Parts: sequence; C-alpha cells; structure tokens
Amino acid sequence: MFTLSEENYLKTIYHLELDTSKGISTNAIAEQLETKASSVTDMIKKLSDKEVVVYKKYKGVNLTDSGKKIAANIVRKHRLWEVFLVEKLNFSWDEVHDVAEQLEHIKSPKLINQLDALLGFPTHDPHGDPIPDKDGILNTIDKSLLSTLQKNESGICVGVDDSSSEFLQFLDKKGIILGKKITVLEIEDFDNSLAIQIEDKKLSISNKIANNLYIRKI
Amino acid sequence: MFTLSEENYLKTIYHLELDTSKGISTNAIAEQLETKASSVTDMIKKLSDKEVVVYKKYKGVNLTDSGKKIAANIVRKHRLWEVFLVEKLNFSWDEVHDVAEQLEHIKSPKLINQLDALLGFPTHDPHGDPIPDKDGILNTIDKSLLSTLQKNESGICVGVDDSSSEFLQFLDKKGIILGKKITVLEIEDFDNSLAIQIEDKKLSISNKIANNLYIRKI
DNA sequence: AATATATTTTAGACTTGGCTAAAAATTTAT
DNA sequence: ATAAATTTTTAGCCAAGTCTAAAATATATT
Repeated sequence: MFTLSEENYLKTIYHLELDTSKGISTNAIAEQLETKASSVTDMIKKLSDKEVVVYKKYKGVNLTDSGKKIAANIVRKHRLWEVFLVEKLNFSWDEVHDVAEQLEHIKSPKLINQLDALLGFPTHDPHGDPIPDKDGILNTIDKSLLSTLQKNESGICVGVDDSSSEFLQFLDKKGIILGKKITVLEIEDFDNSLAIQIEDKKLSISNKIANNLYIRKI
Repeated sequence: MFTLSEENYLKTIYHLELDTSKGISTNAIAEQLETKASSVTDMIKKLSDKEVVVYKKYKGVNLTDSGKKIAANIVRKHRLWEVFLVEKLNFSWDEVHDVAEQLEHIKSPKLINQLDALLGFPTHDPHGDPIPDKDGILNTIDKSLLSTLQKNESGICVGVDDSSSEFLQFLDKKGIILGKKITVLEIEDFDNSLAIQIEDKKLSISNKIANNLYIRKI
C-alpha cells in the first residue's frame, strides 16, 4: 500500500515520462510537486525499495512496470472522478481538478468500477485526456495542436494542453468547446494569430491559444 | 483547516458526546480510535489550542460550538457518501462504511451540496442514521429498540445500533430491511427471544438482535 | 481517612516527509 | 582538458502524530 505522498510522486513521474524517454530528474519532479530536490531524492529511495521505480544516482528515475500500473490507476481514478463531477454534479471543466486531486487517492476497487459503469465507461475526461483502462492501458488518439493546421484545414476540438482554470474559462468565454469543428480561415504572418470558424461564429485567436488546443484533423 | 487526524478525533468526540452529557475521557477516545490515551492527550491539547474543544486536565473533553459544527459536517459527508454508494453505485449497506470513512475527508463544499442534490436531499443514511443538515442540525426521529415492544405491538424498522458488516449481512439473510413493518408475535420468557412477523414471513430472533434493531412504534 | 487501584498526563523516543546548507558528481564552457 | 556552473546527494534538523514507561491525579476500598 502506498501513502498519499508516494502516490503523488508516482503520478508525477508517470506524467513526466509521457514527455521524455529518458530518466526523470529529481529537479523535474521537485518542480512539479513544489518541493525540493533533496526531498525527492529521499522519497525516490523509498520508492526504489518498494520496487516501483528504478533509480541510478545522478541518472534520474523511471517507473517499473508495477510502478507504471499503480500510477496509471491513480490517473484513471483522477479522470473518472473529473467526468463524474462534470456529468453528475454540474461542475464546470475548470473546477474539477483540485477535487479530483483529492478523490484520486480513495482506495476501493469496487468504487471505481461502479463509478466507471455509472458514467457509461467514458474514454476521455472533460479536458479530452484519455482515461487509462483497468490494466493501465492508455487509448491515445491521434491529435495535433491547432497551430499545426494550414489555412482552410479543419479539425475537431479534442483536448487542451494547458488545463489551468484561466485558460479553460477563456475557452468557455470564446465558445470553444470539445467536440466542435474548427476551420482555419486565415493565418496572420506577423504574429501567427489565427482567424478561425467554430460553428457559425468567426473569431480570432492568438498563437498561444492555438498552441494549447488539440484537434483531430479531418 | 484540520488534518485527517484532527478530523477523526473531532468525529469520535462528537459520537461519544451523543451518548453522555459528561466530559469525554481520553481512554474512551483512545479505545474508539484504536490508539493510546497518551496520544489522545497530545492531540486534545492541539484541538484545545484551536478552540474546537474545551479541556480540563483529568476531567475529560467536550466540543465547543465550533467543534460541534465541524464534526457534524464530517458526519454529514460520511452519511451522504453512504447514500451515494448504495443508491448510485450498488453497494450494499454492509460495504459502505470503510469507503465513506475515506470520502468524508474530501474538502469541497460544492461537491457536498451537489451530491446532496443528486441524492434528492436524503435525511437518513442506509443504516437509518440521520444526516446532519448544512448547519449541523440533527433531525432525530423517535425510535426505540425492537426489544422494548410488547407482545402484539408493531413498529417500522428504522435503523440499527450495531452496524457491523456481520450484523447487517445477518439482517439481509433474514430479510429484515429498513422501512418494513415488524410485529412481535411472541416473547419467550426463558431467553427473551422474539417470534416476529415481517411482511408475510414469520421468524424467530434472539434478544441480542432485538437489542440492536431500532423501530418506530406504530 | 488512608491506602490501593485505575486513569490520565508527562517525558522522551521513533517514523514520515519535509527543509537547509554543504559536499559530491555531472555537465558545460573556455 | 580543465575550470566553472549546474545538478544531485548527503548530513543534520524540524514538525506531526504516535508510542512506552514513569509520574501524577482521581476514584474505590477497607
């Protein structure tokens, strides 16, 4: 069994491993968890003793298969709870993260299986991130940043990179909603801002926005 | 804000105060929490500093109004989660306690209010215990132990005293369900066992059972 | 009322998870 | 290739929450 702290470390390493194939540095972990590298070193030793990570001094850390499974299960719980909060409890997608961060540590396999069923076995959370299955397998779909579309190309909005409250509320305000079709009408050379069409609305968005919004090309 | 441990102490004192009007002894708390009296003394000092309990050395402890409110809110969360598990996730009433024990510590007022609404503002948990309202007020109903009924008297089954898994499963097996009408057909002098009628079934139950089952007299 | 018994508190220690500051190893730059 | 800069680890300390053993207080007995 793992403590709250251990679970948070595993989850953090899991997320960091999705971006790089190398060993995860103590510094990178410390930054994510808002703690100090020295504390990370201590914790990694514990996790290494429990055989959920492999650790070579000064060389970074990686999850073992068993560690990966545990971490994926925490992510699974987090994302299922997010779906629950939005679908059943009328939370908006920018309100769910902190609560899911707490709920993900509840230990009860039956609870999660039943929750999964209640929600109709969702495959993605409210931000478009995939929900790992019971075995920790991630069903990743083929998504691209909106900024990679050429003029006159279209895509279905399928997720966000930045899922901060501010960004999500901004998208709400603009009427940008997952599942909607976006067409690039124009790309401005001088600042890479985009003129896009979503539903029957035309709007202009900055390059920064386009770099944080995922679409599935069509 | 209160730690997990502090919340568990407050909840325990709250429950103990429902039984006696005196100060709650450190020993009583230690027994409930499966810890040692010395640990309880330490924690009580902390809670006293935070002004959620009043404490006189060697004289036991009591909740302040503010402590009572906090404790009632934890109990409220516990019981709402129990209803959720039974009503929405198909848990049986003997499976909910341990999970609710975890869920009661999740901090999010919106979560609880929405959950309350989703469940239709229930007044009692699956064991018949009342759910404190937002202000911590307990809507206690007039209930008696089944063992207090005389021959040929009847009552509606409204709760259990012992809510251990074993007892609850026993009741399931016998077909004794909250809300059903029970009539005492016979009281045996030598062991105080009861012959009862519930729905169209007649069965015999021991005095121990009758001492753990609440009914509302009719 | 004095003593015996039971309860409660204090004192000191341990574990977990964290910190700072200094030392060690690694990487980058000259 | 060596010096400088950066990263990582080690060493030692701290707070929360718990424990055991001993001391203090309260309660029960004669």
